[in-house]
Amino acid sequence: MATPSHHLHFISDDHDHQSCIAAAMRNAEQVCQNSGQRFTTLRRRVFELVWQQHRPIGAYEVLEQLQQDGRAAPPTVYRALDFLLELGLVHRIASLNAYVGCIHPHQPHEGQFLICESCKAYAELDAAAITAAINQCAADSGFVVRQHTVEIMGLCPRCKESREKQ
Amino acid sequence: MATPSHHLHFISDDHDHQSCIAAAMRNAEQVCQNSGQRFTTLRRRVFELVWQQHRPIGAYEVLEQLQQDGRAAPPTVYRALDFLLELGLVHRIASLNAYVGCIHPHQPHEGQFLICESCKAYAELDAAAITAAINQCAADSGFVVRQHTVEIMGLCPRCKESREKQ
DNA sequence: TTTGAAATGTTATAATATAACATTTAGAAA
DNA sequence: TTTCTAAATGTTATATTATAACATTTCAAA
Repeated sequence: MATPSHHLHFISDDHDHQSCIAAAMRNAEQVCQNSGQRFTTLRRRVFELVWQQHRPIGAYEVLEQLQQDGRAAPPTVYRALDFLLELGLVHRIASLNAYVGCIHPHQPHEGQFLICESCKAYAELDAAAITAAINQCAADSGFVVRQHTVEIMGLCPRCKESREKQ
Repeated sequence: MATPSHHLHFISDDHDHQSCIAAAMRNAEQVCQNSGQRFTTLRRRVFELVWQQHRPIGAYEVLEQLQQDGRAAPPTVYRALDFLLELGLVHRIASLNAYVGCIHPHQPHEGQFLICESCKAYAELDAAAITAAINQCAADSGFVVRQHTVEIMGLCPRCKESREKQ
């Protein structure tokens, strides 16, 4: 069974997002250092912009933000995102063509994502139960899993609650 | 536990793809009839083109094929695909921006997909074990699932075997 | 047979992503 | 310190995927 830490869950009212970002930044710094990669100003800025939202953000949205600091073109954003994806510092949500900050402080990995269709908040899981089920079912078909994409759309606890009140 | 029928699995050497398509076509006919929708020549043709491949196919690939019969433009393809998606006769693979024929002869539903990175073949699952794991993990986070995307990339049995022989 | 809603055609453009080559920069080597 | 080189970034153009908006056709119900 997965034992989810508070990091895996949706943002609550008392969430301090600034320190949340700061922590993510420190961690990213560490990850880059460990892998001998440079966490340049640009990469740092893109990482920050993705984290800022705490919801999936499109590459061109990031670009718009970047352009407020000066000129920038799509390859700039995509290169930074590719770098961050490579190190597992952000993830891509295929069904939304969007990017999210990775919430795990570890090695590159693939997660599973819960995405609220109402408020767009997301949570990242790394649920052993889901991975196991997928691996088992694949194995039953003689299939070798290399990578999986799991994107779960629905309602987060807060939005669910506010719907019920109506 | 899911009890997979042969339809859910990868194509084998003795697979008769023409009769496979024909069966899918008859089924689609039935589905349209039951839902009071028209299975027009165009829709039938697009459905056939998607099935023909037995691998994920892009909208613009479908378009190219269509254009061999005469003039055609993107909206024509996308409208037909949207129609087929709506009825659950094809599925979209978000991580590939591509479409596959649906292998289930039933109601609209969401499946899980195994996709071979080597030969591009796919298999569709509707595995209760995966769905249950997803629902359970979501529920643990207080999340209500409306829809899930599960796309599993790796090696199909045949490609796995041929790799091992090397 | 008319007629109106559904389907398709047509043109233009939006949104997402990458190719190709030029320039800059940061850090290792001399 | 200076030089040099690989990595990073800038820049321009374009590929790929998808949709908006409006015109025309078709087909089945009245």
